[in-house]
Amino acid sequence: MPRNKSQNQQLRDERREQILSQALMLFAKRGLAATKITDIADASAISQGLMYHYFSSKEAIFVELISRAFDRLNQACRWLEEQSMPPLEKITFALTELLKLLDQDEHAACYHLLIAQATASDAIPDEAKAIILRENTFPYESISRIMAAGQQEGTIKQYDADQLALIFWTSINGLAIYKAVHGTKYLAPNVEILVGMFQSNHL
Amino acid sequence: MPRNKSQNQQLRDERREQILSQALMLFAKRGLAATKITDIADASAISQGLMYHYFSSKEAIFVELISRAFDRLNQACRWLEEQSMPPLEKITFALTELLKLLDQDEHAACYHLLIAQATASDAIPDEAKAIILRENTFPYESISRIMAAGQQEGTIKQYDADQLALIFWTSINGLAIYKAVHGTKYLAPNVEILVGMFQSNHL
DNA sequence: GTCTATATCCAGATAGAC
DNA sequence: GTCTATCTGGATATAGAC
Repeated sequence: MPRNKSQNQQLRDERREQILSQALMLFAKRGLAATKITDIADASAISQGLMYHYFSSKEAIFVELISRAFDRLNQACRWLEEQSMPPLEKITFALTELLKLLDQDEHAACYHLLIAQATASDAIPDEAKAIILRENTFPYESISRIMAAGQQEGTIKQYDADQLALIFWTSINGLAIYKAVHGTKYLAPNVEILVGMFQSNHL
Repeated sequence: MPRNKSQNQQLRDERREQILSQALMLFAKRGLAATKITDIADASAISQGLMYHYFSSKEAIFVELISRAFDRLNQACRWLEEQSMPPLEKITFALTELLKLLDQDEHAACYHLLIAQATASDAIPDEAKAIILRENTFPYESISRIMAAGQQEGTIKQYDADQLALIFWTSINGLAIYKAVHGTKYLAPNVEILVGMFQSNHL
C-alpha cells in the first residue's frame, strides 16, 4: 500500500524537524562556521548528500533556526505583557521560567544560546543578520515597558528602564553561556538574587 | 649600518604584537573558525605567507591570546584580593572598572569577549581547552572569597557565595557580548544596579 | 624578511546509481 | 528517498624567488 501525499509530507516534515533539532545543538555548541554539514548529517543519522533534499545549504538551516528562535522569544514576551499580573510579578515570573528553562530544557537552552552566539558573531549569513536586526529589539523593549510600569507603582527601582531591561537580558544571556559550558556542574542560581537587581528595597 | 641582534629581535616582537592585536579583534568578533588567516594578514598589512614566520598556525595565535587573556584576568583578581578595602567596596570597584573597560578600552573588551566566546565554544584547539579548564575557575573562586568576606561583615547579601560569584561574572560576560554587538548604541548601565544584586538592603 | 606561486587538503554542493 | 562517488572552491601551509 503506497503512502498518500499527505503522509509523505508528514514524514518529510518530521525528518526536517529532526535535522533542525540536531543542527540547533551543534550550532549552539560550536557555532556556524565550525559546524560541518557532515556533523549535522551524522547526528541525524543520514548521509551528507541527503541533507540537500531537505535544505538548500548549511546557511539555510541556520537562518531557519534563528528565525524560529526569535519567534519563540518574541511570542513569549508578547504573552507576558498581556498577562494581568503586577509588573514586578511579571519580572519574577519571567526570570523564574527562564532559569528553569536553562536548567531543565536542553532544547530551549540551545535556542537561547543560539541567539546569544549569533548576535555576538559577525560571521553569519546576511539574511540572519537582517532577522536579528529586525527582531532583536523587541524583547528589550518589552521588558523595558514592564519595568517602567513597575516604576510607576513603586515596586521597581528608579533607574533608567532601558538599562534595567538591558541588564535583565544580558544576565540571562551570560547564564545561558555559562550553562552551555559547564553543563552538569552548573547549579541554577537563586532567582531572588536576580530579582534583587530590579525590586525596590523599601517594601 | 646593519641592525644588531637585539634590535632585530625587538622589531620582530613588535610585529608579533601587532599581529596578535589584530587577531584578537577578529577572533572576538567572528570566532576562531570563521576567521581566516588571510583576514589576520590583511588586517596586519602583511602577506599571508609571512604570517608563518611569526606563528606556526592560526591555532597557535589563538592559544597565545587565550593564555594572555587569562593571565590578565587572573592577575587582576589576585591584585584585587590583596587590596586592603572592605569587601563590598572591592566588588563595587571591580564592577566599576569592568564597566569602564568595556565602555572605553576596545582592546580589553575584546580580551573579555574572547574568553566568553572561547569558553562557550566546543570548536577550539585542545590546548586552548586545557588552558580554560586550568585557569577559568580562579576568577570565580576569587570573587566568591570576597563575597564570603562581605557576608561575614553583613555588607553583602546572605546567598550562597558561589552563586553570587557566578552571577557576578555571567552578568559581566553578558554585557561584554552585548557591547560587542551593539557597539556605538551601547550605553553603559549604572553600576549601582549591578551592585544592588550583592549589597545588603539594611544599610 | 618579505613576497608570489603553488601544493595539499577538506568541506560544501552536485550527479547519478539503486 | 537514500546512498556513494565526484566535482569544485577555498583555506592552510609550504616552497622558492627577490
